[in-house]
Formats: sequence, structure tokens, C-alpha cells
Amino acid sequence: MKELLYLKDDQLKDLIEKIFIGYRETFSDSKKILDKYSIGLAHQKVIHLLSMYEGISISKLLAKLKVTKQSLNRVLKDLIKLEIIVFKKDEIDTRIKHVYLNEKGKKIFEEIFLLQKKRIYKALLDSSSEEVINFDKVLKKIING
Amino acid sequence: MKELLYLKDDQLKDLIEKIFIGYRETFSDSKKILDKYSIGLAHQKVIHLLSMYEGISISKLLAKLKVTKQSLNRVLKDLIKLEIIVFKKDEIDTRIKHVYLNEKGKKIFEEIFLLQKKRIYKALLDSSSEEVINFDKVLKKIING
DNA sequence: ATTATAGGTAAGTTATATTGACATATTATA
DNA sequence: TATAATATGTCAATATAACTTACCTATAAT
Repeated sequence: MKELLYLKDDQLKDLIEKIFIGYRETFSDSKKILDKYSIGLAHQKVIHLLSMYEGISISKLLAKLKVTKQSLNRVLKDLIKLEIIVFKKDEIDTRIKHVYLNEKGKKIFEEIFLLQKKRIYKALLDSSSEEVINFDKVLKKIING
Repeated sequence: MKELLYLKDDQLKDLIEKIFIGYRETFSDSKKILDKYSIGLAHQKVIHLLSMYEGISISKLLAKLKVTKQSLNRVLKDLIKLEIIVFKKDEIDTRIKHVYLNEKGKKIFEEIFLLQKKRIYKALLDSSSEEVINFDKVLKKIING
């Protein structure tokens, strides 16, 4: 019979609150840069994914973001206006559109990321390897449900 | 000189994506119950905090949520209509209003929480004590910047 | 008496998302 | 080859949650 403290409701509530705060703070540190380019959180997330997955297709972007295509298209249009993304048709299946950040886009991502990563970097630097590895492990388990 | 893999940009990007997904999934599992009561994510967060901090004041709620009072008041009005919160004036400083979930409110919270905590509970149950403790530790460090 | 704090409210706006319906091009398949 | 499925785009309307600016009352502290 498990009677671990951290499986009790109060601890779970506490953890859920922390997950919320961790997310909110991680995605608000870069607000000044976003304002500079008149974009928001939704744009930041798309730019982040484009930096991680160069040439990702629209449908894969949608699957990662879990938003509707109407919602994503609004954001993409803004990024086109900002002139920071480009598209390339798939050479085999021309229905598929691959999305890339151009040089300007990469620079803007770096500006955003420089601010955003500080919080995480500092937290990891201040932790042992084992702590970091375990943090990642549990986070993965939470994600995978 | 630190040369740890997990301090490299690619790993930080990966972690930031996971923090986003972890938050999103953790706060979407209970959507069906929220729909049942015609409330949303903002209400869920307030109810969660009211369950954690019984009798919390308005200003402390605002500080935890980091939203404007106009925004909070909209949510509180909905919760009043739903008849799930009550207020009590502070006995010493009558400017301060303490907010509580009533019995109906506590029941609705439990309905929400039952769905929401499953994901976390499962992840923790599937982890060692050390993993859980380290997850919490690093998360705290991320929060505290 | 003045200032600070706790809280409320009104009007207008913005950001991000939704649903539903429909359209086009391309690829896969019976 | 005809048909179905896939990938993407778009229009219109609506919802959710937040914001800014401004002003208000009541109470407490100095």
C-alpha cells in the first residue's frame, strides 16, 4: 500500500499550481521582445517550434500546438507580414508545405530565446545532473499521460 | 567550465516545449467538467486556489493569478452566480475580503480535481521518490527565477 | 487631515481561440 | 479512371480571457 506524502491531494494541488506558475513565468520573460515586434504568446510558440523543427509541415505544427488551422493561419499571416518565415513545397507530395524561419526570423527567435532561456538555464545550473535528469523524466511522464 | 549537455540550447528548447505541453495537458483534462458548469480555465484556476488557500483575500488571489482585478472580478461574478463561493470580511481590517468555496463549491472542485490529478498522480506513482523530489526541486527553482 | 490600502466598476479594446461551412489542389485507392 | 482521402486555405461569427484607462467607495494608517 502506497502512502507516499507526495501522492496526497494537498501535494498534488501544490504541484499543479507550480506547473501553472512555471509555465506562466517561462513564457512571460520574453514579453518585452515580443512587444518590440508587436507579436504575442501564440507567435512566440510558433517561432519556437520553427526553430526546433526546421521545415515542419503545417499539419505537424497544428498537432504540436493543438489549435485549429484558422488559429494557426492568423499567426502565420502575421509572421509573413513580419517577413520572418518562408514556405517550401514538399518535392514529393506537393500538398505539403514546409515552414522555415529565414535569417531575420532566426535572429528574432534568438532575441526571444535569450530572455526566455535564462530562467531555465539558471535553474538547471543550480541543480545537480541527477536532479535535472529526474525533472525531465517526470515531466515526460506527465506529458505522456 | 560547464559543458553539460542539458545546458545546451537544443536541450533548453526541448525543455521549454515540454513545460508548455505539461501545463496545457494538465489543465485540459478536466474540460468536460468545466463545460458541464459552463465555466472555463480561468474559473478552474480560481477554484483551485480557493481550495488550496481557504479564505484567501482578493489581493492575494490577484497576486497569485497575476491578472487584473477587472479580470478576476468577472470570474468571481460567475462563481457567485453559480453559487459556489462566499465572502467574509476580515474581523480586524474590514477592508479585506476573504473568499471561500461553500459546500457546493468544494464538491465541484473535487469533480474537477478528480480528472485533473489523474495525470499527475499516475506520473508520480510511476516514479521513484527521488525522481519526484527532484522534479519538485527543479520546478521550484524555475519558479523562483 | 492626508495618504495609502483594499476593493469595485464601466467602457472599450486586444489576443487567442473556437465552430461550421466551404473551397482547392493533390495524392491514394477501388 | 472515378472516387475518396489528405493537406491546406478562407469566410463569418462567436467565445474566452485578458488588457488599459479611468474613476469610485470604504477603511486604515500616519
